[in-house]
Amino acid sequence: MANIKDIAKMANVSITTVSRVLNNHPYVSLKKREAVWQAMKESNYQKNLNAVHLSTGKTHLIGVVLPFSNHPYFGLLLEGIATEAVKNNYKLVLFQTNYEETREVEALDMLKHKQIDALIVCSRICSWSTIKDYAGYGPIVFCEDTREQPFSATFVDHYKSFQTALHYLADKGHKKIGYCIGRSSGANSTNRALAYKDFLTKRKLPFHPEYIFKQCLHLEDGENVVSKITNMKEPPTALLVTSDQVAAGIAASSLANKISIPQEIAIIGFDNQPISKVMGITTMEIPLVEIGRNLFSQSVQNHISYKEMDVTLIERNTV
Amino acid sequence: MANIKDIAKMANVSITTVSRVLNNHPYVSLKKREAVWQAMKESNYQKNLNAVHLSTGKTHLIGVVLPFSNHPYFGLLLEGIATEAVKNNYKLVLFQTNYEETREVEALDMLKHKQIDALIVCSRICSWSTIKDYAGYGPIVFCEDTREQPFSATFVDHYKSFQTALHYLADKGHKKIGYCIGRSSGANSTNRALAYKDFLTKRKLPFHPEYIFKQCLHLEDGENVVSKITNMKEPPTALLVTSDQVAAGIAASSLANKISIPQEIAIIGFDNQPISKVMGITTMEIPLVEIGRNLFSQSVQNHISYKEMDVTLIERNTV
DNA sequence: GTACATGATGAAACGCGTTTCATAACAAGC
DNA sequence: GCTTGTTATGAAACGCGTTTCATCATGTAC
Repeated sequence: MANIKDIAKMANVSITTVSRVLNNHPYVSLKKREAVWQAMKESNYQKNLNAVHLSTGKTHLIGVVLPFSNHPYFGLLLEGIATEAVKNNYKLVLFQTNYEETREVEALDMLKHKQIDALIVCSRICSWSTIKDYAGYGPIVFCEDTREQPFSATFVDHYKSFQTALHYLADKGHKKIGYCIGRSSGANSTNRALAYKDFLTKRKLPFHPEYIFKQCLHLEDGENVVSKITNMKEPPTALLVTSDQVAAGIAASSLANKISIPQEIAIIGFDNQPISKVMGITTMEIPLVEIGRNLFSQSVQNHISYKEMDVTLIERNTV
Repeated sequence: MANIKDIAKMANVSITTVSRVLNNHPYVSLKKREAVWQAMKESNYQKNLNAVHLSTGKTHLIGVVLPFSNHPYFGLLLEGIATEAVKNNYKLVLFQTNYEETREVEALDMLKHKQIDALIVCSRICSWSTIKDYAGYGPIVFCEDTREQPFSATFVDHYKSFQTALHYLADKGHKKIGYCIGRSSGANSTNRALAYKDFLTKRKLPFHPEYIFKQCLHLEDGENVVSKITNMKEPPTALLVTSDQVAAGIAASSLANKISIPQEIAIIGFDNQPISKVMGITTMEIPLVEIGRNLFSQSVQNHISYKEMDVTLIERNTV
């Protein structure tokens, strides 16, 4: 395989000149330029990108950390990131963590080792103190409120949006409101739990721990929620479901179990995923694609910025 | 930032010895080994992976070409690929093509330029003649029957599985059977079209071009199908739907339009995605995760292999 | 005591493109 | 005629880890 040196020899010019031709630098005479082109064609020359990366210290690769790549929530986020990446001629390196901290550290290490130029963390597991060790090796951006941290982020006010939804349900007359959440740790979940607690206090409603359904991440988890509810003496009359996927699962399972929505139980999903539209589920729209795009933009910037996105209630037929 | 040379100087050993310590080569005395460790700790040494890549000619990066990353079909495939990649200490570079040929060529170019060690094409657009130009730069594996091509693949017999499903419906008494397909070009779609034609001929059934619904890729497309069907004088009584997503969309839309399934229209989905289980949709299970795993394995092998996977009919409540 | 395997270590070549700096030629400006 | 700016070109340094090859010390074998 020919390298830049071979081309230089063949075209009877210096390596520098070949490099100039490769990178469209203006100061090369047409004559030499053509000689180089000729040599490249003859030898089927291919740039070795690894040499470029070593030399420039950049790879045009952005890491994306997410727990599951086949979950619609992250799918939408990824779509936004990918769209913007394509536009800016960057490629994405996927780090599927399955919520294992090791995987996240691996991604951070790749930033340190210069295999990626920046890192987008869609769902964080590592502590801030761990992550701070990696500041300085390149931008790291997050999908949660980091205004107390020296890292860029695009996020949504989960406290506010949760409250909005809760009060909306309360205003419709619901007094027994529960919610479904994914992983119970994590910044976003903590905010939501707090919003729930504050809501109950404000409305002077009792706290039922059994109204909180944890581990609700996937479509199938909805089934579980419904089976739990059917076995309750005093089931909730409304449910805030932090993923449209789970909300859809609940809707489907309710149908199968002849539980009518919203008469027997009202539900509000989150994200406004396609499935919520198709199944007519009321939902809190989180502009995930837009968030993804913005995350990408932040990842290729050198300064820190914080961007909050709005959440919109979309009324359909499940409340 | 310290490099291997600095470490060598600090520890008073040669660069080679440092490299040996870095790569756990046995022939280093404990004394020197510790001196190197000490130096690495003191200077917070970090390997520059780009230098490693340049030197070794490998990146431990595998490219994955797919049209949409947020589609459950590709999500499952990706999950399988990612699982195996993690195990083997490889990372994935995502190429979301949106079915644009340029994007696929970009991925192939990255293989040529050694930024990735191999390429997994989940859905091909380029012609074989284009792709053949890239053979030799590294393994390229596919998700379709390539037994006539010098490229590895893990695939499913779409002709056979389509026929199985069609005859199953015919055996249940259906005479007006249609099908929904994603993009109409593409090897898999062609096979399915052929299976359909052969089926009609064999069963001596008439061909209704309007029973073929194209552009059925996403959940939302199901709505479209239902609205078309409701406007037909002589609608099909059964539908083969090449994606559970679309099948779910059809089921949801039918429910909204008070069309009963399977009484008025029977449907069989494909893939056995979670949604088909939740909604009780009869489906042809394609072991996507398993296929993904195998694709990965093939991508890190040096020989060409072909692996066919079985498709299984899963009977639920929509036929 | 000679022969051969094994452990330990380092110099140097290798992979390869980018970029800085120096130099030279030539045109334009005063 | 001299300064200054622009075009054109190449040598050399730079980014940095891996690997081959040569060398030398020990230990084991017969």
